[in-house]
Order: sequence, then C-alpha cells, then structure tokens
Amino acid sequence: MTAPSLTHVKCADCPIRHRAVCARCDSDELELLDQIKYYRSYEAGQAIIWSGDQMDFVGSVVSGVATLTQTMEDGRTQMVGLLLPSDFVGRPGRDGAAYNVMATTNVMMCCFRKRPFEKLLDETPHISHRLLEMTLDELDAAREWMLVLGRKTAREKIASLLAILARRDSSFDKANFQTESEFELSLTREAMADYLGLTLETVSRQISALKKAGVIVLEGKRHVIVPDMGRLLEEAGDDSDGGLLA
Amino acid sequence: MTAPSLTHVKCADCPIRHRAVCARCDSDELELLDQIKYYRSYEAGQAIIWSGDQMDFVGSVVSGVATLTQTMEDGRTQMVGLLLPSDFVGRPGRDGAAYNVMATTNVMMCCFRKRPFEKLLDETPHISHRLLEMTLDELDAAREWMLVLGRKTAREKIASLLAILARRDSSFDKANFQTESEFELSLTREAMADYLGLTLETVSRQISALKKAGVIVLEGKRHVIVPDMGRLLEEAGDDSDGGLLA
DNA sequence: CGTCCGGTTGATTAGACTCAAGCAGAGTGG
DNA sequence: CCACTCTGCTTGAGTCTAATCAACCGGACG
Repeated sequence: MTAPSLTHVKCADCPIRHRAVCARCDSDELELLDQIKYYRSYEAGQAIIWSGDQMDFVGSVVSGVATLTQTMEDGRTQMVGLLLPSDFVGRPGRDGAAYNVMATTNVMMCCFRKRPFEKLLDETPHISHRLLEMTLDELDAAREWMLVLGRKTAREKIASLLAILARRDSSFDKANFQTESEFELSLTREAMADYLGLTLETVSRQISALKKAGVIVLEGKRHVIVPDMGRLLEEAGDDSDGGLLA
Repeated sequence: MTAPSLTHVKCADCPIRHRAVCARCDSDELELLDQIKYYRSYEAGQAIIWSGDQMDFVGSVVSGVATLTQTMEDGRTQMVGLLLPSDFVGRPGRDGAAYNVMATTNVMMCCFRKRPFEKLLDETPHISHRLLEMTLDELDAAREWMLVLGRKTAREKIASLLAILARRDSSFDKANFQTESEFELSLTREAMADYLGLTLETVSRQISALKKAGVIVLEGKRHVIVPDMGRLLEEAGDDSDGGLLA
C-alpha cells in the first residue's frame, strides 16, 4: 500500500466548489474552511473508512466514485450509498463510522478535521443549511432505493441502476431528457449486485437480457450506450418523470 | 369523512416537546413556533398527505402511528418510513409531497404553516440544527432498512421488524437491554408486508413460524411478547448491539 | 506460459409468490 | 336473535424467479 498523497488546493479552484457542502459559503467562510481542510487521495479498491473506525475527519468526494456498504457477519453485504463528486462523507456529532467507505475508482477527498468542522457547522448557517439540504436529498435517494430493493424484479433493478448512472454520469446538462445517453460503468458486476440486493450472476444475466432486447448497447464490458432513455425508464418500471420533484 | 378536529395546545404542555424538531428551542423560540402551529387529528386509515399534493404545512407526529409509502403504477407499494411520535413530516423547501402519508392508528399532528416555518428555519439555529440531526437519524434508519430489504430472508425480515418495534414501542427506558419485551403491533399484516418487501401471506407464515419456534408469543393477533430479545436479534441476523452507534 | 480476475452461461434448487379456500371476530340489518 | 357480510388473517398447493453450484471465457500480468 502506498502512502496517501496529501495536498492542498485553494477552495476557489475546487471543481466541486458550487455543489458540495461549501456551496453557499462566501469568501470569508471559504477561508475558514480552507484552514481546516486537506486533500487526500485513495487508490481504486482501497478502503477509505471501515465501519466502527474512529473518524477524525468528515469531507467531500472531489473526484472519483466511492461506495457506502454495510456487512452482516456471514458476509452478506448491501451497498447503502453511492458517493459521487460533491457528496458528503461522515456524520458530524458521531465519532464511530457506521459504514464501510470504499474507493471504487481512484478517489480524491477534501477532508475537514472533525472537531473544527463541527464548530464551524454550529456557527455558520451557510454550511449547516447546505448540509441539511444535501442530507434531505440523500434521504430521498435512499427511500427511492428502498422501493427498488423491496418491490422491483431483477430486470427492473438493473434498468433502474442504469437509469440513475445515465442521469448522473453522462452530463445531463439541461432538462435531463435527451433520448440518448452514454456513460462509463464504474461499478463491477459484484458491486452492482451489492447495490441491488442480487447475486453477480443475476446481474450478468439481466444485463445480457437487456442487451439482447436492444434496451442497451455495450462496447466492451463497461461502456454503456442507451439508445432510448424512455425505453430504459419503462424497463425500470418508472413512469416518465423518474420521481424527481421540485 | 368527518371534519378534521383543529385545536391548539401550548408547546410547554406538548408530549413531544423534548424530542421533536422543537427540542432545543428556548421559551422565546417556542413562542414563535406557537404562533404558526395548529394541532390536527386524523382517523385510523385516513390519508394525511397524498404524493404529489401541494403541501401547505410541515409538522410533527404528536401521537399515533403513520406510514410513509411509495407506489408504482401497477399498485406495488413500498413503505419507506414509519412515523412515530416526534417524527417530522414534510420537506422544507419543496412544495410537492414525494410520498403518501397514511394514518395507521388515530394520529395527532402538530402542523406548522410552511412558509413561516421555513423562515424560522433560516433564522433559528436551534431548529435547523435539530432538524439536521433528526434527518441524519432518519437517513441511518433508511440505510439500515436497505440491508434488511436487500439481503435478509423473509424470516430475518420479520424478526428485524419485530425487533425495531419492540425497541421503540415498549418503553425501553434505560440501556435498552431487558431480555424480555412486550408490545402492541400497530401494523396490519399487509402494512408489514409493504414495509418488508414481502407479500402478506409470507408475513403471516413467518410470524406463525416464529411463534411455533417460541421466539415470540402472541396474545390475540396483535399483542406480541418477546421472551428473549437476544434470541429475536439472533433470528434477525443482527449481532447483539443491533447496529446502534454513538 | 500459467494464473488471476472479472465476467458469462448452464443446470439445478430453494424460497417466496400466486392463487385459492377457509376461519374468527366485528358490525349490520332484517 | 340470527343470517350475512366484511376485514384481517391463516393455511395449502403449485409455480416461478432468483440463488446456488459449477464450468468456462478472455484479457492482464508476472
């Protein structure tokens, strides 16, 4: 294992400046955050945090993809969150980590020392309000996922996952409704299975089935082309609006 | 349908005063909340909110049990939250309801007019911080539930639900570990099925199985006695600590 | 060249679903 | 008061979806 690379980047130059927990901060507030933060990189496959670990930082994903997973003693594991750039990691006010956080690709984190961040949170409404908003969004996403896990068939689950990845991964700039979409699959079959509550064999079979049905086109094993998003959403069992609300 | 009963109760006399979103408020802040709130009652079985409805209030459950559910066009439904006294309903900053909220028993709600509440939220850290804390707790609960939905067997699911209800329903005053527990089941078999991603027949069968195995004792169909919580947690596939962290 | 990893595919099995019948208790109306 | 119905629940028989077990493929890498 290589030593983690620690670096420091000015907040103003940060790629997630306008989406992360710091999004609403003015330049004075950014300055305060700047003083308690550091960048840290993790390699693909590496653990960022183990469940039960003492946490000395919270932070944001700057680049890359990480997963939040829960494991039972017998090894069954369930992914409970997919962390993309700007997503927040860690729970202010709690010392022990509740989940495993694993880097799926190479990941850059912007870490805030925990105690000073908690202090800032108390004193800076721009931060606490933004964190509240992000947490409410995550709660909605988790609840959406509960429907997928509890009530959808294997095929619908796969289609749902692909739809989410298509929406987030591909730059869906505007009213998220170009009919075509194309993106890189950053998860292994096993990770997808853990996300969906399936086995990796079932994931593989259903992806093959969707390919055979022409719902998706694969270039290699990881590059996905969706010729018709409407068709994919149909397969996902979603009605057209995809459950997004103002 | 009877007209809703609207009443007003002083915050100081409110049974959820120290657990709800108002928990941290001082008396001045309570006074402000008092001016924008009203109590409202709902009968068992009644809808409190329909998904997609315009929301003109947010609020707290004062007494009773309500459920948060999501429904697909073909009727498949998944419960995504169980609302007990002190739980918060509604999302500040969003006008449309994202879920159905149904009264399972008779329910009393403390409703805050939405716009004024949002204004208070902006100006009152005691409220926004408490709401953040409660939202983080709900997110943890939702993630815990994702493991149940995605990876547990029918029997483990039932045991998990009973364990949750036992912990919350029965007055688990202290270190939540008396070995014995006893509580009233406020959910129908169908509601349990919707919670667990099962059919009601499977719920019925697994409850019978747990009864036959002596894990639980039923008095009538709704009163549950758990002679040994450790045994129940074993059946739930949880290790002894039940996943609670400081 | 052999091995490992991620992925695919096939055969069989098991667990939950579906369809169906029936029970107990509460409420209703003749 | 009794028959009738309704709701919530239980139980059984048969089916089907996804899990399990197993073989195999292809590319990367030492």
